[in-house]
Amino acid sequence: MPRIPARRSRPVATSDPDPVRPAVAATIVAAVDQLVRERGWSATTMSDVAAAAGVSRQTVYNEFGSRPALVRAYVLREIETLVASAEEAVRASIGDARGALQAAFTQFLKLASDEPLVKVIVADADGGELVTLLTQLGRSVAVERVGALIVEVWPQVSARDAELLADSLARLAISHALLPMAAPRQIAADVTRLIGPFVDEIVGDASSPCRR
Amino acid sequence: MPRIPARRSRPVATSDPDPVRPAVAATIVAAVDQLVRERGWSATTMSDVAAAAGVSRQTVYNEFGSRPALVRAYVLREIETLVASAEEAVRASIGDARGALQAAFTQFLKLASDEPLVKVIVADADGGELVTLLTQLGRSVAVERVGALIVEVWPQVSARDAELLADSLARLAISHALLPMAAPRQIAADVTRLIGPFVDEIVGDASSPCRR
DNA sequence: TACTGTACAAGATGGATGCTTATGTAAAGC
DNA sequence: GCTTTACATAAGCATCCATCTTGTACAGTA
Repeated sequence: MPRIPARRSRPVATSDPDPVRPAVAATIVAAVDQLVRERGWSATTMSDVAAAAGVSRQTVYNEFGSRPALVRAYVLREIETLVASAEEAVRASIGDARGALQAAFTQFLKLASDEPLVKVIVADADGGELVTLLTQLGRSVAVERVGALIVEVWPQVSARDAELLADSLARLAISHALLPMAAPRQIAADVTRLIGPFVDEIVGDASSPCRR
Repeated sequence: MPRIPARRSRPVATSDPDPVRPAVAATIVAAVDQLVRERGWSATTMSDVAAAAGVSRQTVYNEFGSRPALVRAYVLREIETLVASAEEAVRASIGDARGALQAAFTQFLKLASDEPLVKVIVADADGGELVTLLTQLGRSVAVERVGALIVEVWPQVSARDAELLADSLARLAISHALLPMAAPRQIAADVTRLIGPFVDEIVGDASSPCRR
């Protein structure tokens, strides 16, 4: 992961958002990520974040308002990253619902096992504080994003089923990320075996017939 | 719930376990339950437990060895109670796999919502300390007990599928107990809708054919 | 306008101290 | 087998004080 260098002076006009220089908020959240990896969240102060981001402490407050709001934004970003990777895996295997499910789950769990948030929670450093945030935000993001993805890729699926699937996958994914009992690939295969029949049913996939 | 009266003296022979007088360990764990309901676990001392159980503090140590071992035994008892009620619901509906699943899940969630452990965790009183214990013990107990129940009631199910089903149900049950988004009956119906097709497949239930 | 730097009040945090309570073990007695 | 008493160690808790952190305000600057 590239370190974002701090730019203290702005040389040109402010009208357009310069893509080379990331938005301030993104820079700050990236700094949070770096510090959480190093020392965990409870040991990082707003001053640390500002210094690591190369901005003034004031700017951090202007952008996020408060410390809890800042972690929230950070946790949200991490969840979005994980969900985005899962989304990518799904889009890469349209037409194969079970394959999409398994690929997305594998990808999610692989990234999650390297995720500082997950590490810091299972290491019990900031366990109590962050686990609630992660599970609740993770669930709501999953229901929105994954739910929308499902109805987009498989329009024949009802909104209710999409929500049920998204919610359940989120719960299983978080549970397995926090208490893994096997390698990501194995877990994904198991979950696919479990949810596969339901997925086949709602997407009407004829390639996986009833075996009995 | 009946208060267990303390019996300080034993009038008769010690050779047979008197069913009227519960075993000391059970009495002590019952006292823990009472105290956890009143004040939570962190505010409960070993002296409190001994006094509430009507035994000496020493006996508590002789029975359980340490404070962590005592909560562990208590959490285990609570989980066993929940699992036992779910088991009962399953046995009451043999021949109807989906019905058994839904009934067991409903029963489990209903009891869980009244469970002092669950309440104390979501109220964040002893949240961080007990949630790990509960999830890990709950999962292992579920895999053993529910797994065994499945292969007993539906012998045609393979051991691997039974374990997968038990593990996944445990994860979903714990997730929904700790972060409920609907009433127990609704959640159970949703989970049944999700897992039903898989259950139909592994038990070979002809009453729920492939709909497509 | 967007950010920096400084300043500041209020609250959180971190030792240091001493006191109190809890934990865990041992021994003697019924 | 259980109770009682006793005890060492450790953990908790109140108090104080210094320090750090949070959150806000405002003047300065490019």
